[in-house]
Amino acid sequence: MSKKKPTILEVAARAGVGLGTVSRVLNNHKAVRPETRARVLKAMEELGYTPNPHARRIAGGRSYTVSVLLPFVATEFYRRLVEGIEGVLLEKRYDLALFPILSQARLRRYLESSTLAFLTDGLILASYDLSEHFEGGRLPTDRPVVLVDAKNPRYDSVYLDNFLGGHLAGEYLARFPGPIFAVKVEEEPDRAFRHTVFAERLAGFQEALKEAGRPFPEGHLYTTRLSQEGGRLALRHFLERASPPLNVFAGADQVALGILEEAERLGLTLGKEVRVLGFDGHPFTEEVGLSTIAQPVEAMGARAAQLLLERMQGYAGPPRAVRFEPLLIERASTRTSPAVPYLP
Amino acid sequence: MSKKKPTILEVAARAGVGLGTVSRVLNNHKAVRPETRARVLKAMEELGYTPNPHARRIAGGRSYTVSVLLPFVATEFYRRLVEGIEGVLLEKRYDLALFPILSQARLRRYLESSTLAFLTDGLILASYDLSEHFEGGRLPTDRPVVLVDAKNPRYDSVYLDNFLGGHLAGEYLARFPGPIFAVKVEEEPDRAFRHTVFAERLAGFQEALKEAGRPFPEGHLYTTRLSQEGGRLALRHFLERASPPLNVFAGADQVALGILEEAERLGLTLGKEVRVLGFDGHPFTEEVGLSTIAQPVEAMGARAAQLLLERMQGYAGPPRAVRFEPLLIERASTRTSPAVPYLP
DNA sequence: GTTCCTGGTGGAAGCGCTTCATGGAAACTT
DNA sequence: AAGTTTCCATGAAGCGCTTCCACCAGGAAC
Repeated sequence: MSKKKPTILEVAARAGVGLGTVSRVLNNHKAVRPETRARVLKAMEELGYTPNPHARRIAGGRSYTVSVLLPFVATEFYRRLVEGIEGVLLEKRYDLALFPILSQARLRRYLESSTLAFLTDGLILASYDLSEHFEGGRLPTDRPVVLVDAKNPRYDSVYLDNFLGGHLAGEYLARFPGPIFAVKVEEEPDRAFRHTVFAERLAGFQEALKEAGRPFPEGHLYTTRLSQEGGRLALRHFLERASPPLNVFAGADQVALGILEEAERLGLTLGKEVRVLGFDGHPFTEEVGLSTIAQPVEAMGARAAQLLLERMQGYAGPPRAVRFEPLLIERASTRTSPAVPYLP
Repeated sequence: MSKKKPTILEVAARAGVGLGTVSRVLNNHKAVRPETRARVLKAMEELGYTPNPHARRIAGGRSYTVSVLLPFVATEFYRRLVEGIEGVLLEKRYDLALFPILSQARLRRYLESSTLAFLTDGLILASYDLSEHFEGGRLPTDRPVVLVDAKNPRYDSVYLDNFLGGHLAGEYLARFPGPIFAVKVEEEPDRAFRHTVFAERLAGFQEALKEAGRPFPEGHLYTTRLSQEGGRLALRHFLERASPPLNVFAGADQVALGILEEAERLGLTLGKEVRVLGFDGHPFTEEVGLSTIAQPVEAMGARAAQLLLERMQGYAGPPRAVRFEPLLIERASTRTSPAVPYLP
């Protein structure tokens, strides 16, 4: 299929320059005349040249490869996150390697494994609570690390203010008549990563209700795993305790979807008899008209990539924590009439 | 954290041999006296030496790294598959890199990306139907490729005989009184991989019923996505059409679990009023006493790794297709009394 | 005893790249 | 006009490894 890959020498020959010049073009060195650079780029194009990252690494430079470690959980969230990361990195001609964390043991092996340890210029770790699993909350690697969807005092972190998100949700639902309910999403057992995010959301939510003077008895909280099914069960549970109208903070869009479906099945009017507010801002929320607390996932990924780029370029300041704010998106699931927009 | 990694020269110096000898030890060359080899290994141990795969690659040899491409679907199946692959590969001192296929576009990018294209000695592709997505069913790579949980005439493949599995299921359930139902699991939309496996299972199932002379009207088939929820809905659907005893082939353990739960909720006796048969052999089936058609997933992974090793060592015969057979495991969900084992 | 292997070993060459002295030519000085 | 600086460009050295040729013992064959 693919022939022998062309090397820097062939490019140099074709462009009529020395190999040093080609290398400088590759590395964006300043001292190259624009027309020479153009000639070299043209030669690379014509030959279908791709730099060999291992040779680059060996030669003591960078490999222009970044690893992203992410939980082996197939959700839209990670898809969007990678999208955001990639957008920034591709532009800088970086290559991306994704590593699903199937287990705790595997993460450790990755970090020690030659592939990752030798090749990668830097790494992004998603949704992973280091402090729990690594001594001193420090990864056994000497490459720069950026965390996303997690916080850690030792590394640059990009995270969503989940407490604020919950607070927004509480504030918003407190404006409606009828009792208020909430779903607490449980952590998956035996996962290699943590998810305190749900607890944070709930804490913010409860805080807001307290501020608004709205009661939130214990029976109004239903705990379940992250699933549509959980939403269905939750709504049934709530309806045993109160009759419509009800206001429900679902904690996650997926759960909210279950509630939506169950409400429909039971013939309850959405936005009136049952008001549902999700969390995450999944693409499907728009389709089904689900109000939600949206996370700017792509932006978070992009920011993480930027922080990493800076580190890889030598920035050595103290760890930075970048906080993102969620955004309330109001849709039909909490609104009887589309003509009355919510104004905070 | 990690100091400068020791190189082959330091190992050579410490062992009091030449660098050529160290290399020969690394590559299992025959021509090294056992005691010399031992001395070298000891030196490597003491220095904490790890060979640099990029240097190996550059030097024209292998990198001793294999890539496994797998759908971004967090299931026990892939966990076990990787386990099986890894078992074989680690033994041969190979390193593993996992690449989740988040999307069709990303798979393509992987194959072209320098990381995978340059580093990897060979690759294993799981649950992916090449013919649909690549021209001529051929991957744009010159490295050896082995498919697992998929078939393709161009590459070595390791697969389960899903038709046979379905047939076993049909044969088995046909022995019981009461009408027979089945769940057909739908493919996920917009996934980068195919799953004809469910269709194959069902085909085998129907064939077996026909052979046994048992009717299977259209209304006895319920189609749903792969989820517990789907199982719940399926059972309700079936109960609208017939009263117990019922026999249900769930098509997948996850669906079967939903059926189990719903049956319990409805107060139906398992193994008597409702008999449920799953497919896959998930670990949880043992806990909950679910009968199932088990796949030897680890063995399949291991076999795939072996085939790949052979290819990487130069074997150039025609593509081989290794078929695995599923195994019926009988448990409480299809058995009233534990004292009466099923003898085929 | 001489020749020819053979198993065991050492080290130079070279993989594709970056980096670094080095140098030529043009652009500024005074 | 000659000296100085700047800008480009060159190719050797070296990254950590594999491979290959060269070499040396000792044993087998003559």
